[in-house]
Parts: sequence; C-alpha cells; structure tokens
Amino acid sequence: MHAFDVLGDPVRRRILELLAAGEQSSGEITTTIRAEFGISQPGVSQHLRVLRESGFTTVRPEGTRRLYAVRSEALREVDVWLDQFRRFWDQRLDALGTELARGRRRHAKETES
Amino acid sequence: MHAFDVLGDPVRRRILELLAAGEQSSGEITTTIRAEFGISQPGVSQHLRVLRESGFTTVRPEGTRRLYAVRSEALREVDVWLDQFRRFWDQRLDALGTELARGRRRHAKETES
DNA sequence: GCTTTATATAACTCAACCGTGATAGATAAA
DNA sequence: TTTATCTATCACGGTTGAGTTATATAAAGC
Repeated sequence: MHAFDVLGDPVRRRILELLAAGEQSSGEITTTIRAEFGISQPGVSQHLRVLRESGFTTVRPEGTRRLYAVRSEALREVDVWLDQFRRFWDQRLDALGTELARGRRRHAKETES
Repeated sequence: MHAFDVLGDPVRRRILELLAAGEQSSGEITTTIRAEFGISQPGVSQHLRVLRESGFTTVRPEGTRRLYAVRSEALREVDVWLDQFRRFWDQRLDALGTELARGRRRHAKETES
C-alpha cells in the first residue's frame, strides 16, 4: 500500500496525529478514535495494522498492551514527494533557508550553472 | 474529496508530477498517462476533473485545448499537515533554518511560555 | 453548413476497502 | 486454574471509486 493511500483515510491520519504527541497504547488510541469517529475496536485495530505494515508506526509490547509510535520514514517519503512542488510556494524564501530545512545539502549543484 | 484522497491515486500523482514541469494540455497529459498506465482518454479526463474540483490544478482554455497547471494551495495544505511530524526527521537542523523554510514566522509564540 | 479534432460527461461494471460481529491469543489478576 | 483485560484476526456485507464504452459539447478547418 502506497504512503498516500495510507494517509487517504481520516482515521489513520488522526491516529498519526495522536502519536505525534508521543507513544500511545492501542487501547488509548481506540478510546479516542471510538469517541471521535464512532467505529468499533476491531475497526481501529485494522487501521493500526495498516499503519504498522506500511511503516508509519512501530510497536512494542508492554505486558498485554501494545505501544505505538510514529516512524518517520514513511512520512518523510511523502515530504520528499512534495519537494518537487515546493517552488510553487517557497519562491519568496531565500535559497539558504530552503536548503537548510529540506536538508538537501546540494551545494554541489552550484558548480553546474 | 480530501487532499490526501486525491493524492491517493497514482495516476493523479503522476499528472501533478507532469504539471510540475509546467502547463500542459489535456491531450498531452492523456498521451503520457495512456502510455504509462494504459487507461482510456475518459479515464484520464475524470482524473483531471478530480484534480480540478479539489483545487490541485487550474485550467485555461486555448482554442479547443484546455491547459492545466499546478495550483499550489491544495498541495501546500498537505505540506502544512506534515509540519507536525517534521521534528521527527528535522531534529538535527538548527531552528532558524527550519523556521525560514516552513515560513512560520511564529516568533510571537515565544511570549507564551 | 459539414467534418475533424479536442475534451468532457453519462451510465454502467467490477474490485477494493471500510465497517461490522464473532472469536482467538496472550498476559495479568484472582 | 479460572476469569478478566487487552489486542488482533476472521469472514462477511455495503459502499465507493476507478475503469470501460458510448456519447455529448465545442472550437477549427474545409
């Protein structure tokens, strides 16, 4: 499943938002999502599975609980895809700032032109 | 249709990639997409409709042709959503660089804490 | 006017995915 | 060991959306 397909679902986006604040157990996530979206525990669990299998989260067991956390790689992939469009709204910013934030470090390119 | 649902389709992502290089007519896009994905002209046209209606592109007529171009707002919305996760991979960068590139200019926040 | 070219829309089919209830597995508590 | 708790998986149904073919619209050329 492609990264963008995973993020296409509002429940999964919300779960990632929750995890952005820090590690959370399946149960904590389920409580919040049930309240906000009104779906069942298996429903939430299946979304967690998608997030796991697509590399958006990690899990570690602690007793009977499973603690989920954001795994940045997949999200970063999305960020990288957006790079090709950044010039459409980043035009006003000086090149240095953009370079720093994008982490490209492509100063070698300067030798081309 | 939510921005992420729009980007969930590989054909639509590819169309946006093509438009990142500059304005293109429906016909030019269709030729490329047909070659790469093997779908019909109406198929491509419907994807163009989705991109139009969701604000990812603009269109301007020129004779019988319709010239499509990237419209940054919707893509930027995605970029903004990613902001909350950037700290997971931007940690090594100094705050100034990040601030510049994200264009936040939220120095007012300093007064809160 | 008619014909051709460029593009969009309509109606339909099919597959994928999201939700459900029922159930399984595994740890903790009694 | 029995029971309770936490989480995941299974099998199924309904809905949605992407694809198709056929057709409509609209400008350009003859």
